[in-house]
Order: sequence, then C-alpha cells, then structure tokens
Amino acid sequence: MKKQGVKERIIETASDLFYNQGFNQTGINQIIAEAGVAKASMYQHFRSKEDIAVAYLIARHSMWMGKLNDSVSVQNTPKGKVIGCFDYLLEWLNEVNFRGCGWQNIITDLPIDHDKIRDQAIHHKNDLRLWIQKQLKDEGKYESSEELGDEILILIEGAIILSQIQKEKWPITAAKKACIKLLN
Amino acid sequence: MKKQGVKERIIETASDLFYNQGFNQTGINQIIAEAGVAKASMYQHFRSKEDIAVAYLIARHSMWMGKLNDSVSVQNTPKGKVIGCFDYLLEWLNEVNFRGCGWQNIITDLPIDHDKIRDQAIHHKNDLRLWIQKQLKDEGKYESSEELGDEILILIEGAIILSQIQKEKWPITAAKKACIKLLN
DNA sequence: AATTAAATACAGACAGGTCTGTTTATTATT
DNA sequence: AATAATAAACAGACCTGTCTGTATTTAATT
Repeated sequence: MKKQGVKERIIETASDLFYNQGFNQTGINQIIAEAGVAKASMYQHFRSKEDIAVAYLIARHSMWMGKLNDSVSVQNTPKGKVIGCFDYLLEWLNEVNFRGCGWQNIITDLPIDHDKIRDQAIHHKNDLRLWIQKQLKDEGKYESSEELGDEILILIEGAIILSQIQKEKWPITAAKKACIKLLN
Repeated sequence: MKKQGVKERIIETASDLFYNQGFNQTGINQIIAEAGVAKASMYQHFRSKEDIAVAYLIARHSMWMGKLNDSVSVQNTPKGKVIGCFDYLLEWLNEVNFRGCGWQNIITDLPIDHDKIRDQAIHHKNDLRLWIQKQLKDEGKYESSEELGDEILILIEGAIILSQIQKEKWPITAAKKACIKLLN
C-alpha cells in the first residue's frame, strides 16, 4: 500500500475541515494534527494558510464540476441538464446537511489581502455560468441563452445559500420550479 | 449635547466592523478601541461576542426592513413593490461596494455553538419571505403567491451573494428580469 | 548521500474574557 | 446648594488559550 503523499494528505484534510467547519474556524495546528503531518513539512509544500485554501478550492472545483457533469449526464437534452442541476444540488446538499457552497462560505468572511482565494471563487462561478449558458445555447431554442443562463445561475446560488440558512430543502425545489418556468 | 450611551456605541461600532470586515476578522479589542469604551464596560452590557453580534443583527434587521419599505413605498402596487426590491438591492449594494448580506456573511463561517446568531438569520429570512408573499397575495392575481414568493426570495438571495463574489451589478439586474418574467 | 519528513521549541501577536482599583456621573439626602 | 452615596464607566493588568509562521535537530525515506 502506497502511503498518500504529504501534500495530498494536507489538501484532503484541510478541504474537509475548511468546508465543514469554516476557514476561520480551522487552524493549521488542527490540520497538521489530523493529517498526521509536521508543521515544517506543511510549510514546505504551502507558503501560507491562504495557499492551502487555494489548493482546496482548486481541488474542489475539479471535483464539483465533475460530479455535476456526472449527475446530469443521464439527461437527454441540454435543457434537461440545466434543470438537472437542481437535482444534483438537492442530493449533494442534503448529503452535507445543507452546509452550502465552499466558495460562498469562504468569501463572505475573508481576511484582508486574501485575493487568491477571491480569484478562485470568481473563477468557479464564471465556469459554472459559462457551463449553463453553453447548455442553453446548445439547446438551440432560446434567443437569449446568456441572459437566461445568468438567471439560472442566480437561482442556483440563491438556493444554495438559502437552504444553508434554513437547513431545509425547499429553496432548492422552489428554485427548480422557477428554473422550469423560465425555460418554458 | 447628550453623549451616546455606551451600549449604543458598542452596537454601532460593532455593526460597522462586523458588516464591513467580517465577524471573524473583528476582535473585541478593536471594537472597544473604536467605540472608546472600556472592556469591562463592554462585558457589563454584553455577555459575549456572540451577544454583541445578536444585537447587531437585531438592529440591522430593523434598519434593513425599514429601508426596504421606504424604498418601495413609491411603487403603486404590491407587485411593483416586489419588483422594486431589486432597485433597492442595486442602490444599497452598490453603495456598500457589493459587500453583500449581513446574515449571509455571518452564518457561513460561524464558530460552533453560536446558535443565537443562526436564529437571527433564520428570523430575518423568514420575515422577508413572508413580506414578499404578502405583497403577492395583496396583488390578488397569483394563484400561488407562496410558491412565487419563495422563488423571488431565492432570486434576491442569489443576486446578493453573486454580486458579492463578482463585485458587479449584473446579478441584481438579471435577478430583476427573472422576477419580472415570473410575475408576468 | 541526498532528500524529505518529523518532532520540538520558539516568537510574536492576538483571541475572548476576568479582575481590581480608580474615576466620573448620577442620584439621594441634608 | 452642598454633601454623601450609588451606579456606571474607565484603565490597566491579568488569565488561558490559540493563532500563523520560523528555526533547529533528528529521523525516515529514496
């Protein structure tokens, strides 16, 4: 059995902790303790706590977009895939007890000068925005797939944050209904 | 000239700091320094940092709902008032450089056992939800004002968080368009 | 042997909260 | 009005704990 590399262990542990308990509630001493890594080793691989968070967000983006694509792959049409986003949200957020979005959660209470983290959030949201707009364009029946895509993205973001606040699923199901209305 | 009370000064200073730089980025030493209050005095009025935050959120709720009502009061119909929410968002969020929503910002990275803060966020969002649903019901032309109200609320929440991430106004204008589509 | 990683200690700063004595402001009494 | 008592607020020190990051030595891995 090949032991997981130090860097990977740090990223994995930090990802879990940053996501579930919050960036500001997670100290590096906890990360190294739970990852079974020495602090100096950690600083060999990462220049700062912010850089660990960046690695977390990069890994998360890859994982998240991948899972989204997997989830909606069963849909036959681009439009179906867009609507399917909400099924994915429902399944994922229910599974994490409505903990919400890693990017939303980290950007709302961010130490000053942590612009690398901010850039990751913008990157992720732009990727998702383009993904939605592309699906709608591929569907070929919407005059304004960009405008519509923006509106769907806002529904997704709103559903995530509101389900987090309320710890309930109704925002997601309501957002799906609104999405269907806008697309029909 | 009556000097503002100690408690009020703490709440006002903490409100400004919590909102603009974040709950976790604001320490009590900064609060007392900027409020010109002794720490012991602060702890005479508030049991904990969490209690200060609760006072902040209570004051904010009152202020926020008041300003919303003022802003939409120029609209002639309940429906106009709901759509007017987005104009209020645009003005307010532009003014605070898209800093976003006090409740969203605090609940996303919250120390454990701070349930009083959580309760304030739920209370605020429920109030807003009921306010929107009431407007739509008063309009008298929607069969399902509750469902529609939920959808509008999600648009509002999504517009706020996304404009914060992007530091742009397009999420708000897009959300307004979606709102109009859903209401027409 | 070279590289990587671990263990440990440290530095400086900061966190939220407590305590004691002093000062100031307000209230009550004369 | 003056004085005394009370309440509120302040100043400074202190507490325990934690934060992020650095330095050194030793151990483990390649």
